[in-house]
Amino acid sequence: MPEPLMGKKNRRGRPGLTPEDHDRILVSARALLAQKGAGGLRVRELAERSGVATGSLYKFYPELDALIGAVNLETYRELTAHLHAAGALQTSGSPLQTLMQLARSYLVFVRDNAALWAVLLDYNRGRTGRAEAFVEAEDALFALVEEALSGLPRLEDRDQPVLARALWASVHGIVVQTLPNSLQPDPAADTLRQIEMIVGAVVRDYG
Amino acid sequence: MPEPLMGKKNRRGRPGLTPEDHDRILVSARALLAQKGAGGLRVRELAERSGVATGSLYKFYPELDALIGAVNLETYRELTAHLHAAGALQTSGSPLQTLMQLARSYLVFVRDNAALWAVLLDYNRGRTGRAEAFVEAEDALFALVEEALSGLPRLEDRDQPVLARALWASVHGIVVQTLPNSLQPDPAADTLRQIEMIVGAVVRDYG
DNA sequence: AGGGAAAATGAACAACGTTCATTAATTGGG
DNA sequence: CCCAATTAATGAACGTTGTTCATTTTCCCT
Repeated sequence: MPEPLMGKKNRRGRPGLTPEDHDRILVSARALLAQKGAGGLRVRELAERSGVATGSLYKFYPELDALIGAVNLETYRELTAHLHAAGALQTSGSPLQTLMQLARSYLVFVRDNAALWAVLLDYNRGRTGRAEAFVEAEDALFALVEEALSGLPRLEDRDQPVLARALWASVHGIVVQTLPNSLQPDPAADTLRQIEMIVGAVVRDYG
Repeated sequence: MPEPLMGKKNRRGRPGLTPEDHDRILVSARALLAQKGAGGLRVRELAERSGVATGSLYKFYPELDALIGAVNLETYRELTAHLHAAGALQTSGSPLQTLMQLARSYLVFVRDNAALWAVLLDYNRGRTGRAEAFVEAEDALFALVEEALSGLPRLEDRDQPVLARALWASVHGIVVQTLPNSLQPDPAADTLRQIEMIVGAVVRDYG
């Protein structure tokens, strides 16, 4: 029985690295970044842990920064998925409940992924371009906030995107205080209270 | 006329680097950081621009990171001075006016010192300790915001520090969107409007 | 089998922050 | 005055880094 020709392309030459190799590289990179931070990622250590040669890393990414960018994109996608799940559970609630649920989820995510989130924040600055996939994930996140705001009666439609951006930026500003060695570290751990104050004020102002 | 003995200590050995050398190093470092970012500071280039040998830099700072930290402290001090001047002009105004003036000054400062501010934000993370001078400047900044909030009638005293922290973190979160390649870049440049919405909501909620 | 093609490999490279033997500049004593 | 002692600036040397590329390995096709 002759095997079918279609679907399997017979390539010549040495077989390339497998998708499993690629996965192992990403997983190892993620682990190293979470453990040692962005400055602690060493090409040789990463290659050894991934079971490939150092030069092989450059088959998947043209430079180390691009690899970190890939890990960051993964991190950001996890956040959006995390928040989307939280938002889906709460669509029946009031705007305040929904917004607080989103903010709480963000806070939890940053607490659980503090090191990776710090890497993402620091890395993003200084890069020239941003991946289109990143922008997509960003838009999905803002859509969530805007939907939560859409229940506010005294909020005009044209103000909705601006307020969504402002409110999420505020939540972000409060949450990142909890990261180690942030600009204004939050000593009293009253982060949730702070979020409530801001979100509450906005909801009462427009509700 | 014999010159007075006091005040001049006769040291032995080769004369050390002058305070002017130290100043030139800081000024050059600041210029390089503002131009090329934190990752673009090269020890050899800095030494040449400062007119000293590369090894001499380590007389003032045990490592390059400490030098960047010194520049950042200077940057932060300039911000606090900038905000203090803005706050002093406005003590007679309403809480909303004062808070908006502070936020506006912060926005202007970040616009005018975008690169140095990005360096400061990125650098602060990942460091283990923070200088006591930094904490002082931080406290001075929060005192300004707290004072502005003290005019709100429905704000209880025990809530004042928390709200001050929350509100400034919010303003910060909105303002840093304007930095190049920030996490959620602000495309519409309606930053001031965003600040007004949040600060306004808070003031109306507690006023 | 064996030649040709394709890709993984890891030693070599340039550039980096940091160190340290060397050199230069100053003061006090003979 | 000069010389020994002393102090610190100097910049070549070092170890480590990310990146490259000649070499080696592994596969396909005849």
